[in-house]
Amino acid sequence: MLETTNERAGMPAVSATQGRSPGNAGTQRRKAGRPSAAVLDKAGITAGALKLISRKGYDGLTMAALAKQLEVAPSALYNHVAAKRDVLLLVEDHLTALVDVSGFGTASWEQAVRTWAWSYRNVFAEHTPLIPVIAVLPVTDAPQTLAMYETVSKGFLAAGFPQERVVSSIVALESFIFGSAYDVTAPEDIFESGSMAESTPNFTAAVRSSAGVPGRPADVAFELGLEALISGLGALRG
Amino acid sequence: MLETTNERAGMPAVSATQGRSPGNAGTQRRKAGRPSAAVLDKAGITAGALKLISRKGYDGLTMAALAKQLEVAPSALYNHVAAKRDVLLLVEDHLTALVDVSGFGTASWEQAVRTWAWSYRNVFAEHTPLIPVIAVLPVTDAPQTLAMYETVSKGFLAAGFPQERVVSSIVALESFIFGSAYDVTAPEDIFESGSMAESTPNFTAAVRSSAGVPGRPADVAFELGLEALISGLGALRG
DNA sequence: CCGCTAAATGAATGCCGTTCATTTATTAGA
DNA sequence: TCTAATAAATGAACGGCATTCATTTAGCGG
Repeated sequence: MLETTNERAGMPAVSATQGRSPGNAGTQRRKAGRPSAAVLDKAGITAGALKLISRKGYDGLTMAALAKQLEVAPSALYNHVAAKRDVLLLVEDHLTALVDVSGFGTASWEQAVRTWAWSYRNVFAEHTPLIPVIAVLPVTDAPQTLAMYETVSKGFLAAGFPQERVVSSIVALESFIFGSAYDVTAPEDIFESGSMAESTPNFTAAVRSSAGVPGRPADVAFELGLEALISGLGALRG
Repeated sequence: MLETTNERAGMPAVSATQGRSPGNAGTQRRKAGRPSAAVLDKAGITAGALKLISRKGYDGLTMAALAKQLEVAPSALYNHVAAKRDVLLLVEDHLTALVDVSGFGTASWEQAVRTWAWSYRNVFAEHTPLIPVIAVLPVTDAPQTLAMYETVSKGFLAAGFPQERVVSSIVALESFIFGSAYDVTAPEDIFESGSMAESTPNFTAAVRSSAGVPGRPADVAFELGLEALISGLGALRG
C-alpha cells in the first residue's frame, strides 16, 4: 500500500547490481532470496504493463512477458497481484485518470458531457480488451474510477438532474461510449458485403453512400449518437 | 469449400451413428480413418458449442470440451474450422438470426427500433464474450448478420432517413446495444463505494436514490438511453 | 538474538489452441 | 474399372499460458 514512488525513478535495481563482466548485455541473473531493495511495486507493474501494451498490444501482455520487462521471475509478480486480472485493473484505473472531466463545473452541461464522452471513448478505444473487465469491476477496487464518477455525478446534479436519474443517465452514456470504443477498432471494410451484395440492395446502397460523408465512419456515428443522447437525456432535467 | 447446405438439416450425424449398444454412455472409440458417414458439420459444431455454452459458460467452451461434446478428437474440428474464432463466428451468426426484426415493415419506425433493440440486447447479454468478435467481424462471413442489416436498413430508408445517414445511425444504436449488453452482466453492488463513500458524497447519494426506482437498473438505463436515441435520431429523418 | 514475514528464484503443473503424421473412405478422371 | 486425389477421422506432440510451490535470502519487531 506504500506505493513508494521514489524507487521507480531510476533504473531497476538489477542494473546497478549487474555488469561485473563488461560487455554483458544485461541478462545477468539475480540470486534467489529477498533483495535488499524491493524490485517490484504496483506502480512499477502498472508502468511495465503499459509499456508492454503500447509495444506489443494486449496479446503481448502475458505474465511472463511482463516479468521479463521488469527483469524479474514470473512468480515474483504474484507477491504483488493475486492474478492477471489485478494487473488489468491497475491499468484500467490508471487510464481512467486520463479521462477529461474538466468541463464539469466550468462549461455548460452539454459541453462538459461532450468533452468527457469523447475523451473517455478515445482513451478506451486503444484499450478495448479492458472493457469486459470494467463492466464487471466493482468501483470499490478502482479509486480513480470512483473519483471520475463523483465529478460527473456532481455535474449532473448541478445541471438540474433529479437525483434518482443521475446514475442511469451516466450508465446509458457509458454503455454508448464502450460500444463506440469497439467501433473505432473495426476494420474499414467491415461492411463490404462482397458476393452477397445483390441480395442486400438497401444495405449495400446505404454503405456506398456513407463513403461520401467526410470524417472517419466511427467518429461520424459517435457524433450522431452522442448528440442524440445529450439532447434526449438533457430534456429530462428538472 | 463445398459447404453443402443439405447436410445441415437434421440432427448431427453422430447421434444416429453412435449408441450401438444401448445403455452405453457414448464413450465408445472410433477407429482412425475417414468414417463412412461424416460425423461433423458446421451445424453440428454450432449446436455443440451452444449446448456447451449454456451448460458451462464461455469459460467451458474449449476446443477439447467441444470435441468431447461431439464425441470426436479435438483435431477433427480443424477439418471444418480454421480456428476457434470460426466457432465463435458460427455461434454469433446463429444468434443474430434470433434477433426480432419483425417490426420493420409492420410497425412505426420508432416501435420497430424499440423491438429490435431490446431483442438484440437481450440476446447478446447472455453472450457478451462474442461482442469483441462481432466488433471486428466483416459481415461477409456472417450471412444472417448481413440479412439483419438489410432488413433494418430497409426500415430506416422507408422511414425517410437519408441514405448516407442510415449506416451511421445503425452503428450508433448498435454501439449502445453492445455496451448495454455488458451492463446487464454487471453485479448488483457494482456501484457500492464502500470505504470511500465519504469522499464521494454526490455519487453515493445518487446511487442510494437509484435504489428506489422500480425495475432492474440495467433495464432502466437501457430504456432511458434507447428512448433518447430514438427521439434524437428520429429528428434527422427527411 | 531470534523468529516471523516479505520478496525474490526456479522448477513444476495442468490446460489451452493448434499442428502433424497417419489411417481410412469417398470421389473424379483416364 | 482401376487409380490418384481428396476429405475426414485419430492420436501424439508442441509451445505458450497463468498459476503454484518449495526454497532462499533480507529486514524487522520483540
